[in-house]
Amino acid sequence: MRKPYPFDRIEPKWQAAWEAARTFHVPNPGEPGFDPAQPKYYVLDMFPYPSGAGLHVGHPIGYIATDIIARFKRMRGFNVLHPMGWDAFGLPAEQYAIKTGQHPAITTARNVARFKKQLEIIGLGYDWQREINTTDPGYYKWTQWIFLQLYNAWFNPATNKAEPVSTYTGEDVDSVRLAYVSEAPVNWCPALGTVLANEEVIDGKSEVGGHPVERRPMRQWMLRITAYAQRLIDELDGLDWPESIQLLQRNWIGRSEGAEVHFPILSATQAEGSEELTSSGAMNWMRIGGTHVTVFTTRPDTLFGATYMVLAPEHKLVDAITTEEQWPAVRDYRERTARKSDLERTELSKEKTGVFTGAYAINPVNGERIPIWIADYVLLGYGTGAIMAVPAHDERDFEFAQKYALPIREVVSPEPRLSGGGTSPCDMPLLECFAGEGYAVNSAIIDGLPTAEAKVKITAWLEERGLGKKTINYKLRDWLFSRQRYWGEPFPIVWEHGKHRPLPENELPLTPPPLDDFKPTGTGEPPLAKATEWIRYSENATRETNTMPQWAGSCWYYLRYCDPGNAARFIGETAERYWMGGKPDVSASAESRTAAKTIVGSSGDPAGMANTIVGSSGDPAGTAKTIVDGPGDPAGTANTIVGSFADHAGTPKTSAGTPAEASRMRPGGVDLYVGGTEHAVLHLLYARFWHKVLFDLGHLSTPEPFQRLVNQGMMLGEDGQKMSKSRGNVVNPDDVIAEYGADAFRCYEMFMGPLEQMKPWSMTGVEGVSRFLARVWRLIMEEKQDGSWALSPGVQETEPDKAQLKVIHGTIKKVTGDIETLSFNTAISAMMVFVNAFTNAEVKPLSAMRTLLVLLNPFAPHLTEELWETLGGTSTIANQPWPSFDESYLVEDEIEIVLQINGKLRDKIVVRKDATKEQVEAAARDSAKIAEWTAGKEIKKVIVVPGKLVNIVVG
RNA sequence: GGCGGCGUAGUCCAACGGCAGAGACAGGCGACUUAAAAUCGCUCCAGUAUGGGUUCGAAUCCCAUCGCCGCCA
Repeated sequence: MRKPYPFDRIEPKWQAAWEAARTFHVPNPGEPGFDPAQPKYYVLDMFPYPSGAGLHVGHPIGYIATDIIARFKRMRGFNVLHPMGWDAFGLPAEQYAIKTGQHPAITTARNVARFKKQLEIIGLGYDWQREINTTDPGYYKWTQWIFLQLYNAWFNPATNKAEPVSTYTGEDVDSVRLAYVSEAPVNWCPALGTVLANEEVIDGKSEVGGHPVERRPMRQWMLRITAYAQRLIDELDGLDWPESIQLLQRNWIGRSEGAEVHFPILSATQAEGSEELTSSGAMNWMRIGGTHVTVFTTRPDTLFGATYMVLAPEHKLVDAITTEEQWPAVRDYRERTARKSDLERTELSKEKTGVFTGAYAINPVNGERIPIWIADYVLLGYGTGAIMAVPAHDERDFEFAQKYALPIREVVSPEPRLSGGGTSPCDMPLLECFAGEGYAVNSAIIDGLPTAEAKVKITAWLEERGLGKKTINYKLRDWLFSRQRYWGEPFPIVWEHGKHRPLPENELPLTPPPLDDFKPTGTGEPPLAKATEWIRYSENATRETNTMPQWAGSCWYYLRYCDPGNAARFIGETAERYWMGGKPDVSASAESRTAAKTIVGSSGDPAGMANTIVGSSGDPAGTAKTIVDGPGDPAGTANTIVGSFADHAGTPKTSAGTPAEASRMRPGGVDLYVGGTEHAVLHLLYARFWHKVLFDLGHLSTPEPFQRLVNQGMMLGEDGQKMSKSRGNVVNPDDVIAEYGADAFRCYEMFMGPLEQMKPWSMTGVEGVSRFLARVWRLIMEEKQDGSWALSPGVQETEPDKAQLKVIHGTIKKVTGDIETLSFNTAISAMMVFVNAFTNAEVKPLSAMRTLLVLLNPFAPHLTEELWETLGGTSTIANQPWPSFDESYLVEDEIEIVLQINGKLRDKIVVRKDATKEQVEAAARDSAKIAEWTAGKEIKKVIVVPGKLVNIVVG
């Protein structure tokens, strides 16, 4: 096929030129060529796993978006950090190794090369001097080092931050370490031969491969992320993340406020004798240390309605309390439960099942004797593994009580009213479950109180008597951090006499042993156990044989990019403070730096950790004032953020066209982070957790890793279905680029629609964008008889006329604003308008063409480089300054005003742009059509919107 | 079941609460051509999922319903 313009020649040419000139390399502070006068901008893509399948057209959307931003920011005078690397440890490579016997390092290297090539032909301007790979010993040395930081730290609740274990005064340090060993039941996947984190188990199956997963107790390394639950919620506040992602994280952490309540348990004989205990009896019971079950409830106000109790079938106490008569039924039920997954157990649609244990507990608020059941709808992992059942006010308890004829007592009423409710077993199906809030009834001490007050009062009452206390519960579990794999980071830990201890730092990196057989042992013993020599650390000590999960390397990669070659530290302090600096974002462009200087701030804190920003002269709205930390707090414990943040979308613009972003505190270091929603919870939560630990321990200067997060939407196949091999609708970028060129590919991906939105691929759509680029080409080039291209004689050094100036400056304004808000589709549309406006002009002013090329450069870098060179540009266009616009070219002397009657368009008039309200209204009344519409009617009101419209309300 | 997001021409998508159209695809017509492709020009096409509400004025804000998508159960 004949090419509309010679992209096949110019694209490789410029890719080679950028590589040779290291155009997109950015030096670090202190290195030659570093310009300290320029502000930094760190724009990051989510870390790719280089799979054997290569890229499909959905993957690069985010990469193209960040590339446009990176190129744009460079032209705006920023030092732009825009790196790429490889999250190369992981299961697929290992399983391929098992199948083929080829070492995963070999296949990984091959996949990385393929991925890199695919990214290069898209023309992405990465700083490849900073390329990193998690499987590189120079990299995972520091992953292991960070693990040791976690191992050697504990979370001090008093200071609300991590501290070295040396500050821990308790007896057993091992019980508080942020990295600890646990024997708890884990998700064991026999097919994969490894344990999985809760997050890696979907619907009872492994996320990778969809294999069945079972619960099995094993010794595992855990990370104490739960210690950070509250901070992980609170510190989302200062971030520019989509509301929906923040919500996902909050829901995942799952904070709920409620109370722990202790229920004394009677043995079978005790239960015989005592029909009812009093609540003071329960107090005594607790005081003398009698057996009891603790439950967590978010509704302590319903305690009087707790008519029975349910334990998870695996609950430790079940063995102790079950009566002889009930034992066979209980044992049988437990066996059946063990075969079910958590999902099967909790699914609401399924019928509830359970068995009575024969034992009774005492409801501490009224001394009532209530039966204890076991049921699989109660999970050991949530809360305390036991619940108080309030059938009148909880759907699941209600269902259960109906099935087993247990008493249902109403204790909350939607309307305030006098007491009066049932205590008898449920044989009245008309009773409805009410789970909402209301007013307490049948609840003695809290009768009549609205739910919120009832909760407070009953909790205080329990607390006074030692029967319970206010508690905050989190759904978040500690992070299962070990895997029985070969292709992962070995733990820097050795075992001696059953005790673990860390390797000294100077023994890092700990490299995995060479191994020929990567197969799981099948026993749960990791593959590393086969390396008998390697395991042997000393006479008495052996190495830990588990490896770290894939998440480990991706938890801190964004830090390593800042200083990838540093052999002495995981990230150099200067580089960290520059690239990850949480300074206020006062300068959206280099031009506005002068304005930025007028902002009062900079505490002069040498550690660069505390900033106090007071107001900002560059903030037209005058609303954004943020205060963070105090200078006397170098470790940054007081990282609460006070004040409001300026709306990002509402960035005001000065007449010179340089956005003066409001002064704002930025707790996060990466300025823009783009990736898919699939990492909304796990990766982003884990990375934030590690970052906070490193921050607390004084290794980092900001409390959060990612300031602004954007999720790109999924790319669907041409059939509107999810792209997948099995559907056969996968489009390969290499093919698209071969046919239409990388620039067309880039522009099309951005032109399809908003970045965040899901959208279907369309080949004809690529063609349309390709036509647009060809029009740009022919604006400047002319085809000769022999088919070669030469500079068009239409391009001349003349001044654009007034109409052209309006187009030029309007386009600069639109494109600049749209790139800032990532509205790339409308930016391209604006440039199409520009091109259409000049296509038929006999003379194309050189300056206008140059402006267009600069605006288009971030989108279509190869085409614009080539044309820039043809137009006599000396240096690469990538180094050109971004054009500014002059608002005065955009205003018209006369403007059209819309005339409405009752909000409906009836006429249009033209008035001078500086016409007063009165003049506009008078002109409107002069309109013949308006006179017609208002004839004989009463004019009730006239709304005049200056420069826009006049609306006349008639009755 | 709960939470969140999205429903605008045949299609992808625009539209500070103010004339529903920036742009593109597809379609139609014309110019160029022996013809076609390419190119250039012109053009058709929706009253914004549905029903209420707020407002001088609603695609936009609020409520409900339906449909699709995501997350959690």
